[in-house]
Amino acid sequence: MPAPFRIEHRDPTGRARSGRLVLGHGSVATPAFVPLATKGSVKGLEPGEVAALGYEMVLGNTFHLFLEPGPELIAKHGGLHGFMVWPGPIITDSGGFQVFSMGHGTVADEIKGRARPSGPDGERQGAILAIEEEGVRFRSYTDGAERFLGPETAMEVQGALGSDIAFVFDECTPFHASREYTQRSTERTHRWLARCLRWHEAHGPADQLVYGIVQGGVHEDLRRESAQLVGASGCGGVAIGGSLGQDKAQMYEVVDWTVQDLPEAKPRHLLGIGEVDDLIAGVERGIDTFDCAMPTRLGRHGVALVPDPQARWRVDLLKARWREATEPILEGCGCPACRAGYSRAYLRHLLRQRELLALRLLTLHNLAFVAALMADLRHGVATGSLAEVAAALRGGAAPGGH
RNA sequence: GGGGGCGUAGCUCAGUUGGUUAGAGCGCCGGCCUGUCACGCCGGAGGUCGCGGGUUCGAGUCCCGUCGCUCCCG
Repeated sequence: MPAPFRIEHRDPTGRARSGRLVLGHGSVATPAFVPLATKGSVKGLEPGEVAALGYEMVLGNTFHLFLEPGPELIAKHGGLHGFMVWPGPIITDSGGFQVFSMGHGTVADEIKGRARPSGPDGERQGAILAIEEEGVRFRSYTDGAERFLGPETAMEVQGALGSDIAFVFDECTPFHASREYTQRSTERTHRWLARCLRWHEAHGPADQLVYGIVQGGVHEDLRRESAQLVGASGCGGVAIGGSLGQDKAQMYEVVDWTVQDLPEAKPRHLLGIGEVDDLIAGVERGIDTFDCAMPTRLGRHGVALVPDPQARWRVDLLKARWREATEPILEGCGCPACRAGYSRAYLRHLLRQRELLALRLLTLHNLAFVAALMADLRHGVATGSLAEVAAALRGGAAPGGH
C-alpha cells in the first residue's frame, strides 16, 4: 500500500502542513474539514451536493449505525459507501464519544467543563450500564435493549461499514474527571488501541487506515505520554480526542502539547473541532483534518457563517433586523443559497415557517463557507503565506480567495 | 321576540367544590450549540380575566345588570 499521506508543503514558521491523504476511495487535499454524516447522511443534503461544495470525505458514526440499521444491512449494500451512495472516502468514528456522551446529559458542556460533573470522577450515569476492561455495556436509545461495544466490536463494525479510515475505540474522558481517573482512563484507551490494531490486522479490510486516539485530558504529561505512545503504535494516523479544556486558550495549549510529540509523517485529526477560529488555529498547529457538527447544526438552527470575527463568524437569521433585508447571507458568496439570490428576509421567513428548504440552504451555505476557508488555508500553506492568510481571515476577510 | 353558549396573553385555549405573585401551546424577543439521539435546547417580556354593580374575610370562578360574538327556535 502506497504511503497514505503525502505532505507536500510545510509552513516555514510553524507546524502547519498541506498535502494529500490517499485512500481507497479517493484522495483528500489537506488540511481539510470533514462534514458529519453521523447516521449515513450529511443532514439534509445529497452526496452530490456535498461533493459539489468541494468536500472529498465525510464522517459516519459507528455507534449510531451499529444501533440502526446495523452493520449487516449496510454490508449487504457493499458497505457504507454503497449504502449512502457516497463514492468518496469515508471516516468512521468509533463510538467512544457517543458512549461517553450517554453518561452526561450535556456532552458539550461537560467536555468543556461548563457543567457539573456526574460524580466525583465524572462517573457515568443514565444509559451506561458499565465501563469495563472488555468494553462498554449500555442501553440502546432506539429500543432500550442492552448492547455492548468494545475495541473488537467497534473495529468489526467499522470493517463491515468499509470505511477508508477507522478510529480506534476510546474512552472520551470527561473534563471533570480527576487526574487519577483521567490517567486510568487514558491507559485503558491505550490498551484498547492495541486490541483494535490487533483485531484489524487479523480481520480488518486491508485498505482501511486505522487512526489511534490520543487522550490525557488537560494534563500535559498525560497528553504527551499518550501522543508518544499512540504515535509510535502501528496506527496509520492519529486523532486528538478527549476534553480539550474549558476555553479556546486551553484547547490550543492541549493541541500544542499533543502535536509536538506526534510523528511528522502520520496524518493528524482533531476530533470534534470546527468553529472558524479553531480551524485556523488548528491548521497553524499542524492539524490535517477536522470534523465538527457546528457548521451543519448551526445552519439547521438558523445561524449562518459570515466573515465577522466580532460576532464569532455568525449571523442569526431569525433576528428581527432581517425582517425586510433583501441582501443575501453573504455578498459574493459562491454557495447555492447566495448565488441563487435568496434574501435574508426570505431565509428568515423560511426558518420561521419551519420550511425544510431553510435548513438545506443554511447547511449548504455554512459548509461552503468552511470549504472556502479550508481552501484558503491550504493555499496559504502551499504558498508559504499562511500567516497572511490567517491574519486576513481573522481580520474579517471573506474566505474564498482560493 | 324566546332560549342556550361564549367573552382570560398577539392567537387558540386551561383554569379544580370561590383560596397565595392567573397558566399552557403557538407567536414574539433574547441567549446557546465544537468526535450531531437534535428542523434542537435555555431564558424573557406580555393579561384592567368584556364592562358596571353585588355577595364574601377573599371573585377569573357565585348573583344582578349591561355590551359584544355565536348557535337554536319563532
